[in-house]
Amino acid sequence: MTEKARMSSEERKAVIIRAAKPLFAEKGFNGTSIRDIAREAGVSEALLYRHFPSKEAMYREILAYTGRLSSVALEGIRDLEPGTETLVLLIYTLFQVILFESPGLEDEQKHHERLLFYSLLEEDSYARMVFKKMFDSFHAMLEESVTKAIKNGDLAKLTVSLENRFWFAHHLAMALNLCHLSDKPVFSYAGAKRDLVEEALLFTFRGIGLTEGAIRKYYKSEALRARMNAIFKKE
Amino acid sequence: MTEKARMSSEERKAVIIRAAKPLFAEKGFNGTSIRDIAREAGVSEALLYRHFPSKEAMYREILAYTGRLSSVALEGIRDLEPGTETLVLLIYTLFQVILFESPGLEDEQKHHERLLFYSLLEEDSYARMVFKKMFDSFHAMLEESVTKAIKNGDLAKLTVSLENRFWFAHHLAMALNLCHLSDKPVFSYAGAKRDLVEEALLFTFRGIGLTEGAIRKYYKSEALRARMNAIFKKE
DNA sequence: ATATTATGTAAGTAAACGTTTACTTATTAA
DNA sequence: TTAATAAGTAAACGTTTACTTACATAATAT
Repeated sequence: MTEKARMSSEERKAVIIRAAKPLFAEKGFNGTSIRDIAREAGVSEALLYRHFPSKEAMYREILAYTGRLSSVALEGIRDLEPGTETLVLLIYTLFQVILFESPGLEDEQKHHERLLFYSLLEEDSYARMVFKKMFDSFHAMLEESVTKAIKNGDLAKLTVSLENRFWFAHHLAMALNLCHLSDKPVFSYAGAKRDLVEEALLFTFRGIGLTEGAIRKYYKSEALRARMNAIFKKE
Repeated sequence: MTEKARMSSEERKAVIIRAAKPLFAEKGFNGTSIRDIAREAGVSEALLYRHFPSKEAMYREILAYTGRLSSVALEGIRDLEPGTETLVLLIYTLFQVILFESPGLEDEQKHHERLLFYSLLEEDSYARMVFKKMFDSFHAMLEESVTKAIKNGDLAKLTVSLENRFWFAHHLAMALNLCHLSDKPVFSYAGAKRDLVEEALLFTFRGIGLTEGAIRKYYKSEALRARMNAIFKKE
């Protein structure tokens, strides 16, 4: 915690943001005071106002900064060959990214999630941005893969629209995540978290209309995990 | 808004709770001040302290009071005949109760939801209570209905446990709800909310493993709506 | 060397916070 | 009628809030 006495503006700003983010994530905007942030960052309150015009501006900037990081995690998908296999991988990856920390981001992830949920309750602009980015980075690949999967007979032609299939998958992951914010999950689920996610994935694959055959063929979580890791190893 | 000048302790307490609940629901515990509540209730701040020892105690009492109301809504299920049809009705009802106001509760419902989400972020005891009650009022009927549905060939024997099937259904409804807190939903869903819920129900029925035949046979939303209304008309 | 610029803070500010005190009024019981 | 009780408040309590001011110190450019 002993940092340089004097830093460049950029360095100091980064220090402040790093200190403030977990506080905002944990207790929300109204539950976090300038004093708390200053103490945690190891600087005077006045210095915060050298770098941010107000508490609110600071909060917004932290959200913007956090959002930029979060969207990177999914972009590895783009280069894959569209098809049933990629569709399965895509949804698998979605669940992994939401429900387990991406390597290297650790509790960065936890903060992101909590900020996201606070955003849904208090000012939805952040959530809107995050979801839009997420969708944009998935959409093209999703569309092509779904079309191919239907052509292959792997996916039922549902009345459910393409986007909504995707969002339902996302929602289930998000809700599971929301219920695992505290150490002890809020529900009396059967089994451990890892098994639970396996079950939720199965539920989702059926839900979007994958045939039993396709699920058996393509959903093998060890293989998927290996592929996912390979794709995202670059970063 | 012009109330009696002087009320019994009980009446006044109820007035205060009615005034405070929407404020806490909208802006959270830390975003709501004693002054706000006093103004909204049309009384002095001092009077709040005649009825509640502290702001926090008041908040807790409001949660307890709200939780008592919310659990009533689902108990009509108990008297039904277990089976596939009841299973479908049960999940349909779950979605309706979570996603649309139960008649007579109107925005009471909206407050309940927001308090619930705040609880998941800040102190999960309220959420724990609500979910436990919900589960307890469903569990027996769920178990019997699932067993019968499997015996009838309507439901696939999945590796997914009974409880988790139920929670996944619940989670999807909850997440949809979370994304509809503001007037304009946070996602770019295809279609209106009502259609969206229809699609989510289909997704869920597939997800828990209902056969296509059973879905076609039992999931007719007009009929379900009529039955649901009949069951819950009593209150 | 020195003026300039930018990083930093100690010590404030007014306003808002949750809470309490001291007091007034209406209702009830003897 | 009156004493006791309970509902109600105005005005303050000490503290915390977000934010400023006035001044110091370190780095950089001239």
